[in-house]
Amino acid sequence: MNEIKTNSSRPSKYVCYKLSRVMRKVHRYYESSFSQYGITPAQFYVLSAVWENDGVKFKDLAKSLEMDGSTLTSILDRLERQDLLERRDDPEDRRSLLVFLTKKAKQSIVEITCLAEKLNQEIKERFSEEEYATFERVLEKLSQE
Amino acid sequence: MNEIKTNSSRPSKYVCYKLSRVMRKVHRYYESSFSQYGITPAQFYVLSAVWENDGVKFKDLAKSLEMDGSTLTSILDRLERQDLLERRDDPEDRRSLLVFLTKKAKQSIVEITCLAEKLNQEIKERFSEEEYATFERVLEKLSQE
DNA sequence: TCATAATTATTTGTATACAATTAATGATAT
DNA sequence: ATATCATTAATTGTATACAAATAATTATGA
Repeated sequence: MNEIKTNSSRPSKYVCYKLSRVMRKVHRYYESSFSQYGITPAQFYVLSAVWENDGVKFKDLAKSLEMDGSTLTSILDRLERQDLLERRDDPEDRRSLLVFLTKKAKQSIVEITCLAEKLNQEIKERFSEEEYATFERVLEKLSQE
Repeated sequence: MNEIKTNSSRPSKYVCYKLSRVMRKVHRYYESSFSQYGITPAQFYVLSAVWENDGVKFKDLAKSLEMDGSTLTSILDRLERQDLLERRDDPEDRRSLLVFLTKKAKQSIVEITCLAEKLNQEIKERFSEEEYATFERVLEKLSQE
């Protein structure tokens, strides 16, 4: 009695469900490693993108991360509170603002990036090159329209 | 000037970022279709799992959906408010509770499920069988430990 | 020029997600 | 029998995510 039909549970049939389950799993994996630096995966993506293009416009940052502006505003708030980045006025457009890494962020970003690459490598290594390439190709196609 | 290095933006190198981007995209796709029924994808997963096992225990439901208990509590609150499901006391254990679909939910769940399968099929059709099978295999492996 | 439209970032409200804590209840060991 | 431990669901607090509304600024057209 009280049998639990774990495997036939319907939601697991849908890509959307599968993706969200896997995403959360991988997210937690990254999260637990990043926590030693006091940041979350999403915060790392932002730091990483700003590092690549210091002084980037808010708007371009949101676009490059494919992130909603209001989400980015929240993340910038937290990173600014941690003294990891800084908003400055855009001298060319008073509506716009520019985002810079702080000295503190520049001191740890290389190390954090190494960690991120290590985590990534660990995941990659669990699959054959061909398998993983196909996986990434499907993801890429799904992220387009 | 002000070139935007969209493609070299670092975060896009990481599986975690890619997964979250694709997940959000697919999620929005499901979401826009489900909205006609006034439910979200996550709410659909719950309804779907309860439909498969009406009267399931809260604990087993959370486990089968691999969902944190506190997240499930919130979703049940909203579904109950919409009169789509019902919590009842478990006669065998006063700590536990059982979850049931309402008449209202039973009237629309088949139709919503058809929609979900259609959306799923549309995504599947964009790839070759072999490609998609590999994709699902990688997802499956990633969702395990 | 000046009213209107468009753009930019923020704010607000809702919905997951999850860790940590709590309250109620059940199980166990002595 | 009872003190202790374990389990269950809810609550609280934080962090994405995103739509809709807002305020400030810039662009446009008559």
